[in-house]
Amino acid sequence: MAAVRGLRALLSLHRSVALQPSLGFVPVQLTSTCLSRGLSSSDTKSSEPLPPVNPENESLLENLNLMGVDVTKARQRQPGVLRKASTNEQAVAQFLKGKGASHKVIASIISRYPRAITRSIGHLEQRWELWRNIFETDAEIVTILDRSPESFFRSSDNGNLEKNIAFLISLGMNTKELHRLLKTAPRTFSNSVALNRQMVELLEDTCAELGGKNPEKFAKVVISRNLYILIRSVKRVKTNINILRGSLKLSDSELLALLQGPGAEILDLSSEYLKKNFNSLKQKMVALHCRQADIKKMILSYPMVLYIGLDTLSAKLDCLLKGGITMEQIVEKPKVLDYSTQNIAVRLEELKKVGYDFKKNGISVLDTSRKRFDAKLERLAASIDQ
DNA sequence: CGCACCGGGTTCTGCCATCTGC
DNA sequence: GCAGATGGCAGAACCCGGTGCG
Repeated sequence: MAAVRGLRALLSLHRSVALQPSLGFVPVQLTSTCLSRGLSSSDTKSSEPLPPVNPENESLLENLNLMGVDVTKARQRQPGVLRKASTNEQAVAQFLKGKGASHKVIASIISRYPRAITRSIGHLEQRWELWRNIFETDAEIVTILDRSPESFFRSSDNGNLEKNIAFLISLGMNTKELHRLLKTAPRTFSNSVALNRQMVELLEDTCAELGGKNPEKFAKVVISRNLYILIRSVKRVKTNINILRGSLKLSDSELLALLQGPGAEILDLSSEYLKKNFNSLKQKMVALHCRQADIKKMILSYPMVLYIGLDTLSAKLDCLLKGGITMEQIVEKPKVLDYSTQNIAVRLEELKKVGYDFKKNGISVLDTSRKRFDAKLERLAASIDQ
């Protein structure tokens, strides 16, 4: 606390020395004021052209510099904030410091989202409390703010935040699920409730259209499986659902099962990307003599395959095929594609050394964690030694 | 014990466009 | 005409282990 006061005194002192030397005036307030602007306009020689309508607040700039804020970045992001006559940078910094944020983190937050310094302490305290209803500790919130300052600071509407939380709870989310959502996709909570509701309605309507019995539960399940859904546009999710339906020629019940199952994970993909990846997968599989049914089967059981870009997918498939695995086996166990090409290559090599027979034993061994794989390999090696 | 199934963790923010309200 | 609020976009996998069953 003493350090805070010291810093504050230093900032005030610096400001008064640097900017108002002749006045001998020491600002008492923590907020920056527009004294320099008022002075400079009266000091300006009348022959010079008039300054732009709103010049930057020099004393604010000094303050930010002293705080370690990247002013160039801040200017680039939100130039208007730097022109404001009155801001709360010191109080906001102090507030964040009180929550455990380091000097460096605070500077980084303000550099990336300057509007943060326009928030009042009352507003921040209230917003923090609302987040704290979901998070266990202040430190956890600080981590999110450091990661994504915009998520916390972009909206000044605490009432909307409250309504969002109530809305999500009304969908049947418990604290743990709310926590996961806010931690993973904090922007969700800055959306207007209306926007979040639109997405939920899209999901519910989709479920109902497909003959689902419980649209509310469906929406909740899809969101739980893909926490990024609510920060995507309704247009994108709608388009993706249609792409999946159309390109795979799915029946209503198949589509329903896909969406509330593993398919939820790819709903937030850019639609163009989804289309492109579907086409390249199809092309690749056709070239490998797969049937339409194989393509459908693979995507239904492992939609994440559509996340993989063309180059990565080709490399991965080629690596597996070269290692003696057949396309039929991959279609049966597409989850091996979850692992990196590098990882797959190493495992194939190691299995080759112990003479592993994929025809006899299948390829599931590739789809395990490093720990489990190593244990398995040891057992295999031991059985050879005997 | 060994395996298959399944879901979770990580990080997915930072920028631009558009409207709204003063 | 300004700044604030909010919507929307691009980007492009990999890995781990709990649990239940035979």
